[in-house]
Amino acid sequence: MPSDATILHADLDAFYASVEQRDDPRLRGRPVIVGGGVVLAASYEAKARGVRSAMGGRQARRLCPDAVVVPPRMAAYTAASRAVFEIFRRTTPLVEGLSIDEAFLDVGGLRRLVGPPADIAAALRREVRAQVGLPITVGVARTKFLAKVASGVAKPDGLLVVAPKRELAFLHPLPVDRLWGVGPVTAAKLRERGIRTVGQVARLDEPTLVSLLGPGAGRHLHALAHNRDPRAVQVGRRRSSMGAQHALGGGPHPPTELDAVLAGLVDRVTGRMRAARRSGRTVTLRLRFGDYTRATRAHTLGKPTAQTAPLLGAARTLLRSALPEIDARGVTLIGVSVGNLDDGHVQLTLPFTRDPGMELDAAVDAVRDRFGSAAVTRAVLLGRDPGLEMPRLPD
DNA sequence: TCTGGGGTCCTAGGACCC
DNA sequence: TCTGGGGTCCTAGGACCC
Repeated sequence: MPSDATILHADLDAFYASVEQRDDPRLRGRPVIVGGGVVLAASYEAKARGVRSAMGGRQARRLCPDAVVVPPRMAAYTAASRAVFEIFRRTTPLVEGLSIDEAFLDVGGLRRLVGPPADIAAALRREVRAQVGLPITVGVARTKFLAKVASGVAKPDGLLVVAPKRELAFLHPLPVDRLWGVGPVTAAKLRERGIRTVGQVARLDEPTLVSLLGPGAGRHLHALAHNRDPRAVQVGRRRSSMGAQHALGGGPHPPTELDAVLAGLVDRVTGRMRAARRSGRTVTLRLRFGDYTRATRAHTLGKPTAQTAPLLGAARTLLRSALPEIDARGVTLIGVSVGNLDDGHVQLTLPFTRDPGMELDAAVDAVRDRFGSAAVTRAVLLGRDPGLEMPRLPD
């Protein structure tokens, strides 16, 4: 772990709502809700009135009757996200995107060239504001986890640097659900034991937490409460599944309607897969029933594809197998996702050396010597370790 | 608080192989 | 016929995130 706070977590504030306020001056200073049936994003003016994302539209309007409700404009958000990520990558090559509106940046190597992380973070915020017109909050710390917590505390439009000496003093008074990975279920289990703050978690030993939450979550939470998080910023992560889903109304839905919805969803997903040049092997059918219980059914094909026909065929078989349950309980949501995504590239990880850049160059040369100059399409540093990506080699 | 659409990661059991 | 231990893949469910 680095001895200095060099990891930035940059997180755009109320992203969709801020884009709407940027593009329509009449919305500035007013409560804005993006979405219709459900709140996708709420401006800080709306959040101050209790509106939260994922809240039902009716309830949101009751809390905030004077809110302006606008339909989402995904294309505008995608464009804004691209512009912001360009600024991230101009800042440092070590960028790990987490979602459309947040990323980790490792600026550890930049101190001598550019300046200390706090200055880099401040400059980043100014640039995003000046060039894209959006507010962004940045947390700076020694670990990814703590940088993420810091940005959460600093929101909105803030900057918070957690100095290594102050880490535990910062962390321990916070409520447990501030921790990344602690949701309603885990928080409730801890609350039953009277545990509300991170400091209280830190006073428990690992076996106690494991017995309370299971081995995975228990060990994870124990480490986080002591600010142990060795994960490096990972460049070039690609998504491992793509899906689409559709909520249905309350009434009965005949099989022909369900089949049409399913075909539309598969078509949407395969279209996106082909556009992204990805193929996949595992089809998962996701259902939500009238009583809000859920079920999934999965099938794995022998080889990856992005074609509609084989994936739809598999999805249809899965849907047929679930018809008895659908008949019994009613269905309110259908989703399809394709996982085991294979982008036709291979990734190679090389052993750690003192000079990863040079090691990477040598590996690229070696592969090109053997397979031709077209063999390597991209060579990237994955975190601080060298790695390269090339088209799938013949067997 | 009655719930949209897009994801990630973990766990656990069973099949199958060596 | 009965047997161990390890590894990988697949399926299903669940918690969590934005």
